[in-house]
Amino acid sequence: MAHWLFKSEPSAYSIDDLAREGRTEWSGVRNYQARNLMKAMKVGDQAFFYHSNATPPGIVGICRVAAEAHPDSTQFDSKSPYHDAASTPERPRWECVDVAFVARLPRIVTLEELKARRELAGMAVVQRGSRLSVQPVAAAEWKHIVMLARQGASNG
DNA sequence: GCCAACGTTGGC
DNA sequence: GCCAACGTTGGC
Repeated sequence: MAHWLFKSEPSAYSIDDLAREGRTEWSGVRNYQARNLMKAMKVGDQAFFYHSNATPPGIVGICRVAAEAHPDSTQFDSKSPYHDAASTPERPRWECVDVAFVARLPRIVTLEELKARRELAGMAVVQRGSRLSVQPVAAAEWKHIVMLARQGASNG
């Protein structure tokens, strides 16, 4: 089972929003690399929920893929900020998965902590300048972060 | 609010 | 196909 990370600005859509709604279409992604990663997701895959542009930025929860990639409904909506005039229902350009809430982490694991961990140095989210909003997470990275969240803040 | 890094667009 | 200009992301 693969693991992933979804970024969201909490002012736009937070872990609390997902907890309340239970499930949502991860619409609005307009980056080909992120789209391709979503197309590779399988139902049941688990993902971290990351708050970007937050104070502090970091991983706050876990969600799971509830539906495989399907055309992103917002691309056809002329009133949506994510409308794409070049996309048609016959030839949709953008796809997205549905995600469901699983849990909040016991505590936020901040970007600062992620950066401080040698074991996590390969993660896209800690790369300077990485703007990819959907990212793969290696199994070892997943375990490490879950452990960090459980054991509390650490300087090691 | 600033600005570096990045992806996309479009002129040529 | 190149690359400058532009818009966006996201940490700080």
